[in-house]
Amino acid sequence: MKSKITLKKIAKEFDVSISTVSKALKGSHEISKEVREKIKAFAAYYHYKPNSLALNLRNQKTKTIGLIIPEIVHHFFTKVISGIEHVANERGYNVMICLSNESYEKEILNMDMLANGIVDGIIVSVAKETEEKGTHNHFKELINNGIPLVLFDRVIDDINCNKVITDDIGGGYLACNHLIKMGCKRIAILTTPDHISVGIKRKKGYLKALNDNNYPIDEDLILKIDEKNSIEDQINNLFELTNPPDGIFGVNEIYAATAIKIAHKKGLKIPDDIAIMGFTNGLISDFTTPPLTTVAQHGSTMGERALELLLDEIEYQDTDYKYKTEVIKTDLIMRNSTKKIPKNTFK
Amino acid sequence: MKSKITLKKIAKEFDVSISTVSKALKGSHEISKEVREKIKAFAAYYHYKPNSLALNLRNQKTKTIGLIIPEIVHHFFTKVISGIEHVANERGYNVMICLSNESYEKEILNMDMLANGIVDGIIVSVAKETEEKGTHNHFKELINNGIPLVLFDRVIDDINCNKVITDDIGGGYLACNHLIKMGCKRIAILTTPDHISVGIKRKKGYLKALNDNNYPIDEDLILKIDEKNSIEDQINNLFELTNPPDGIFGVNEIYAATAIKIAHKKGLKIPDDIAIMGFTNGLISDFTTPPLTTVAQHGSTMGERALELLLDEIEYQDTDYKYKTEVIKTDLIMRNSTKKIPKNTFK
DNA sequence: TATTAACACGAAAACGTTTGCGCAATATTT
DNA sequence: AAATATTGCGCAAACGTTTTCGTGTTAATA
Repeated sequence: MKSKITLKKIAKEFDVSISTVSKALKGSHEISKEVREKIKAFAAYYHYKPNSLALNLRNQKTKTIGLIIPEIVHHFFTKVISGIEHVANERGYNVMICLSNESYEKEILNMDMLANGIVDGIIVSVAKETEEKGTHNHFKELINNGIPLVLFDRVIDDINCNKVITDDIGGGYLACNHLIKMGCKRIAILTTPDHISVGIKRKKGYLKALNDNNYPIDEDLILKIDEKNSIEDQINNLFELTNPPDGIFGVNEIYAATAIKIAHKKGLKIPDDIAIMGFTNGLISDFTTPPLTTVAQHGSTMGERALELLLDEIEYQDTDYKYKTEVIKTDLIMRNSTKKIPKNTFK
Repeated sequence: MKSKITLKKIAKEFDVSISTVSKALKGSHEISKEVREKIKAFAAYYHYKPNSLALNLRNQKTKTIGLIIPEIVHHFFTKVISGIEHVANERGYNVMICLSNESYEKEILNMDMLANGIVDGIIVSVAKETEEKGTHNHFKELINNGIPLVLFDRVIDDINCNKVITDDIGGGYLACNHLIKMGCKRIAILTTPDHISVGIKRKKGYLKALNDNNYPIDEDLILKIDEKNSIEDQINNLFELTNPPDGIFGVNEIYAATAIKIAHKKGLKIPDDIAIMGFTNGLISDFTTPPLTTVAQHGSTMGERALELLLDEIEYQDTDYKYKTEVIKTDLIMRNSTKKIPKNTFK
C-alpha cells in the first residue's frame, strides 16, 4: 500500500523544485528537453495524476455538479440521471447523486453538504415533504451563496432559478382525451393528494379534457390515493361503485398497473369492459397484460436540458443572465389497454 | 451573487488572524469568551461552513466513496444504491455514483477520475465489456495505489479485494428445483452469453438441479440470448420447437416477462400449459399477468454489505487486513406464474 | 570587452483549512 | 519586587497544485 505519487515526491527524486516538475509535465519549453523528458518518463511510470482536490481548491471550481432526487428506485428518475450523465460526459463534468428520500431534513442536509465547495451547481427535484411543508429557505440561501440551481419535475414557483418541467397539464389532457376518443363514458382518475404538484397538474389536464368534451365531473371518480395505506384497497373501492367507471387514468405507472391487476381479479376484460391508461413510460407498462397505453414524459430529455441550463449558468460570463423555464412535451404511447373496439363488429 | 464566506473574510472583519477565527469557531478556550462569541455570531449570521475541499486536502480523506455501476435504469442496481446510501448516511459518508454504461473505456475513465483524491474508496460492479475482454489492470493499479476496492455482483476472481456476490448458483438451483417440484418435465433456461459471470452461475445451478433430479439435459432448451438482436424473436423460437418446454426459467426479469408475453400471444395458459420463473424481484414481476414467481436477490443488502466492507477496510488501523467474500443468499418468491395445479381436480 | 538576449530553473503566493508552538501582556504567586 | 503562571492571540507549516516573477548562467551581439 504505497501512497499516491505527488509533484513533491517527483521533485525530490530528481532534486529539482516542484514548479520545475509541474512545468515539465505540462511540456513547458521553459524546462530543458532533457529534464522534461526524464520527469515525464518517471511520472508516466508511476501513473502520476494531479490531485483533484488540490486542483479544485486552486481553480475554485470542481467540474462536478450535484443532483438531489427524492428516490432512486423509480424509473423516471433513473432516466433523468441517464440524461444528465450523458451531457456531463460530453462537457467534462462529474455528477454527484444524493437521495432525499422524500424528506425535508435530508434534502437540506444534502444541499449543505454539496454547497461547501464540492460542486459548481446543483440540480434538484423537490422532496414530497418539502412540497407539503412549503418552506423554501434552503433554496434561497443556496442562490444567495451564488451557487447555480436548477429545479426539475417537482419545482417551486416562487424560487427564481432555471427550471425544467414536464407538461403535466398537457399530458393529463392527452390521457383523458384519448380515453374519451376510445369511447369511454365514465372516466376515473387515480391521482395523488393535493400537495403533490405533478398530481395536481395532471388532474387539471384531466378536468380540462372532460370540460372541453362536455363530460360532467363526478367527484366519485376522482380518487386521491394516500400511499400510507394500501393502494390496492383504495383502487378497489372504485370498482365497487354502484356506477363504476369504464375508463381509468392513473397518474403514474403503479396506479395504472394496480388497476389492471384488480380488473383481472374482478374478471373484467381490458380494454373491452374497462380501458386503463398510465403516465410515465416505465419498465412496467410494456409487460402488463395487456400492455399499458401511457403518456411518455421523456425523463432523459429532461435530465439533459436541466444540466445544459445549469452549465450555461455556471459558464456564463456576463452579468445579465436570465432564468428560463423549459416545458418538456409529453407523448401518447398507444398500446392495447385502451384499444378501440368498433361497436357490434366483434363476435 | 456574493461569494462564499471564508475564515479569511471573517478574520479581516474583526481584524484578527485566521487561526483565531478557526479556534473561536471550534469553541477553543484559547480565545477569550468575548472574541469567541462575536466571531461565532458573525459566522452564524453568514452561514459559515468550512470549505470541504480545503478540509479534504488537509485531512487527506474525503469521507466520500465512489460507486461505479454498469447501468442505472435497472431495478437491481437502484436497490444496491439504496442500500449503500443507507449505510453511508449512518456512517457520515457521501456517495459519488458513476455509470460505466457497460463500457470498458468508460469504466477506466470513471476509475481514474475517482482515484485522484476525490474518494476514500471505490465500489464497482464490472461492466460487461470488461468481463468479455478479461483485462483487469485498472483494478490492480487502483489497489497498488492504496485505494480500497470492493467488487459486487459481477466480480473478477483474480483480483484480490473484498467482494459481495449473490448466491447465483444457489438461486439458479432454487428456481429450477421449484419448477421440477411444480411438475414441469421439460425445463428451459433463458440465459446470457458465456462471458457474463452471473448468467453462467445461474445456469450452473439450473444444471445441478436437473442432475440431482435425474432430468436429462437438452441443449435445445438452453437459450443464450444475444441482446444485440430482438429478445422476443429469440425466445419465440423456443415455443416453436417440436418438443417445446413446459417450464421456463429466465435468468432475469425481462427475459421471464417477455416469455409471459409470448405465451399469451400463443394462447398458452400460465401456469397450466407452461410455468415461467424469473430472477430478481424487480418492479415488473408483481405486475405481469399472472405475477411472476421469482428469485429475490436482495440488492439493498448487497449494497449495505459492500459499503460496510469498504469502510471497514478504509478505517482499519493495523496492517493485517484480510479480504472477505460475502455471499448473499437468495429467496424464492412464490407467485402465480408457477402455481401447482393438482392433477385431475380442476374442471 | 561590455552589453544584451536567451535559457533553465527556483521562490513564493494563492486556494481554505487546522494546529503546534511561540510570545507578548497580564495575573498570580513567592 | 521578582519570579512564575496564565491568558489571548499570531505565526507558520502542511495538504498538492499552478503560475507569475525573479535570477543566475551562458550565449550572442555591438
